[in-house]
Amino acid sequence: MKSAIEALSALAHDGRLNIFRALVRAGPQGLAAGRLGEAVGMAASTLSNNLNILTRAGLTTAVRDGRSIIYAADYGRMGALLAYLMEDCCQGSPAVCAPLSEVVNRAACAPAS
Amino acid sequence: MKSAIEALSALAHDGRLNIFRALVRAGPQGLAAGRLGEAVGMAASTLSNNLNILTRAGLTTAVRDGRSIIYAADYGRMGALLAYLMEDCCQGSPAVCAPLSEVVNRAACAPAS
DNA sequence: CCAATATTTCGATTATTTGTGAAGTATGGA
DNA sequence: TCCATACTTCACAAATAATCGAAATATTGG
Repeated sequence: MKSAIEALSALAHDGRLNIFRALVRAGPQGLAAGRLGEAVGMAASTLSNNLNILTRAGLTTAVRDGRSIIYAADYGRMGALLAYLMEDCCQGSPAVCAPLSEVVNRAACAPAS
Repeated sequence: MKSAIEALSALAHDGRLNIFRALVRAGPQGLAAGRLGEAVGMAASTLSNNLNILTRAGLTTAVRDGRSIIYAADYGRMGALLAYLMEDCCQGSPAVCAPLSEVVNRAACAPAS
């Protein structure tokens, strides 16, 4: 991963983690910026800034729909970030990924078998 | 996880991510601060600061051994952080954890079966 | 074209983070 | 006890990040 730092930085912020969570909750069809603002209680310009940071980090996508701009979480990028951290950390020591493994199995999100 | 933000912040820094990586490479027995400094090329006081940040975030541990202080990665905490992010993101959408699942299986770090 | 809506960009301010030399603390050995 | 070693803490300057109102931009409907 070229810039894990950028993605980590983007997530290492209470407001932005909330934004990301709200977008995950909203699902793949995403949420208009205005609605997001209501959901997370953030001034419009602050929200816009933070969405910009998340999007630059690759964690969210933005598409225009009429007057609104629809933001959505980029699930693949998030998965890639976690996978990167896992591989980067697991090397030589399976102890890191044991708890993760449990969660992955519980979440029933098996890869293409 | 009480403070995922704190852990994410700690990792969202080039120097600190390097430190953490070096400690993972060093394995469970850890590394003295001085050696770490050589490994990552960081001034003593800067290193100490960053180690403090990592330790406050729960990602590393420190124990004194004679004149040296031995730092080690806290694998469990790292795993918990990733697990938290995964659960927080996977909710309702398995798309996030699919790539992770692949890595977890490849790393052969199965949980207690 | 004009007004209304939805969002972004700008600019200024305040807060936080970073890096570092110098001074301080703890430990072990002569 | 005195000195050297191994780190940490302090103080502070420089760099970054966060916030928010006001002004700017894009889009739609009348």
